[in-house]
Amino acid sequence: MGSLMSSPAKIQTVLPAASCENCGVRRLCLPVALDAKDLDRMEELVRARPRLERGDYLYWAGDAFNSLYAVKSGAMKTFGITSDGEEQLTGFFFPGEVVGLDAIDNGIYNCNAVALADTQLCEIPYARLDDLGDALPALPRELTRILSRELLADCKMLTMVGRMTAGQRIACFLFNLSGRLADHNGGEIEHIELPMSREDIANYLGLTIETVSRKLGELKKQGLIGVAGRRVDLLDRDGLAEICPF
Amino acid sequence: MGSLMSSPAKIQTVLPAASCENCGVRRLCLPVALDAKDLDRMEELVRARPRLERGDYLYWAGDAFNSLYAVKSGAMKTFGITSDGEEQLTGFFFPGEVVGLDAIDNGIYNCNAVALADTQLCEIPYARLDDLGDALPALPRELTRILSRELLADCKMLTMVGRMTAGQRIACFLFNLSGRLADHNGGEIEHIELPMSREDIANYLGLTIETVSRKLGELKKQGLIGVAGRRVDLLDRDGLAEICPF
DNA sequence: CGACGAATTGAAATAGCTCAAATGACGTGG
DNA sequence: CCACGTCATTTGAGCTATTTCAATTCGTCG
Repeated sequence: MGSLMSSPAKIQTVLPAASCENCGVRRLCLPVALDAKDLDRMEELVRARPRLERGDYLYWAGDAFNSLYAVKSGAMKTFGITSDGEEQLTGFFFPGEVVGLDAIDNGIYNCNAVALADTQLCEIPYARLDDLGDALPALPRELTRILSRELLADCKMLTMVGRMTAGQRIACFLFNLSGRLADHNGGEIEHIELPMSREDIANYLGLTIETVSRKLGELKKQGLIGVAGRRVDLLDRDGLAEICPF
Repeated sequence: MGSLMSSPAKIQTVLPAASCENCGVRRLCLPVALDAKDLDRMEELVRARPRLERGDYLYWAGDAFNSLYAVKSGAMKTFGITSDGEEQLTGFFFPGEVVGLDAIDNGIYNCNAVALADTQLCEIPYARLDDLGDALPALPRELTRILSRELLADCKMLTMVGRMTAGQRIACFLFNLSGRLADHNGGEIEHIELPMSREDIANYLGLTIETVSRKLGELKKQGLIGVAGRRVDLLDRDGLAEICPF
């Protein structure tokens, strides 16, 4: 197991430059409900914007929790390690999504967070977000919504991993991915450039890398998708939907 | 497959009588951070206290979301149904825990919620909780913590279902259960009275009922636990811990 | 071009599933 | 209080989807 280890994080702290107001993922992100005036206060808070390269760690499991991180561009993954050395990928995070939510309660990051590609993040110091929440109730309200959404997503993952066949998991995974990537790309998407390796996919879905490869191959042979390395084309959405039992 | 269908919910609405202040699960529940004065306002809000019998539905997947429900006594389960009729249990809920959190974002209950035993609940109308949150910031703060905790629990479930063997899942499950039941029973617990059937356990852990039965039998044969129907005794915690790789 | 990691493909092994039957627990009605 | 029916659980035996192990192929980067 374990080829995920990588060089230590080289976080370049970039002081506030880009603004939430003009951010490409604004309508997906935390300040979605804030008006112009309140946005300013949010921007004060979002101070550092570390930029990660593929393979860089944002944080390690066990680190003290200080900040949430919103993905501006790129992609992240989070994974835990069991005491017997098994890795379990617990999530992928794309632009507009927030990393670190599961650490709020116990004050410790419970997973490792690693960049899957060059990734820009907004650092949101949690203590300050919490304070600002007293003045701007829209903020905790939106945070609650985001948490709830994440919870629902996890339930779906549980169903996928607990009850579906390998083929179904792959189909659902591709569907879900295309939906999320479409969110911040305007409309529909038929072509996906996977930011994660087969190993990541396998690990996420509770499968082996070989099974992922084989099932992708089958879907390809059936003409439902096109696969070429990390490029995947959803050729027959309806056919895929038939496989994916959500 | 579906033997879970049951008679329609017969929710007996019991008007306020018990108070949060004297509630046995207060230190686990939402108002944990409120002082005496604020507790009053919380109690106004928690108006109805439905009582369910075993098998009663609290809500169905697809129902409009109006309230969260805190478990006072008894136990609940939530489960979703995929389009091909498979059921997936997504959670068990014990005293002090809150049901319905995954419905906040999209305003619809995404799962079915059913009582596993005679169960007393506190109904927390979400709109009013939201309003009250503006005045009492401790409330949304605690809600956030609860959501975050739930998120972390789901990550652990993912790891269990995705990467562990049947025996490991069972061991972890028993561990987790004993911990949660101990929470509101004072201290340690060596004896568990399972409120759920083997079918529920199997469904929760992504196994079949037969495998659950067999693995429980093995653990018993190894002297790690005692099993007699729904009574389980944790005879050798360390031995169990060795199996459970968290 | 050559080398190394990632991905695919193949063949054999297995954990857990499915199907089937036996046993046990429990409430009902005589 | 006992006999019976129902439903939950256990146990058994064979089966299968996925894993494991092993060997190629592909892709990328120095």
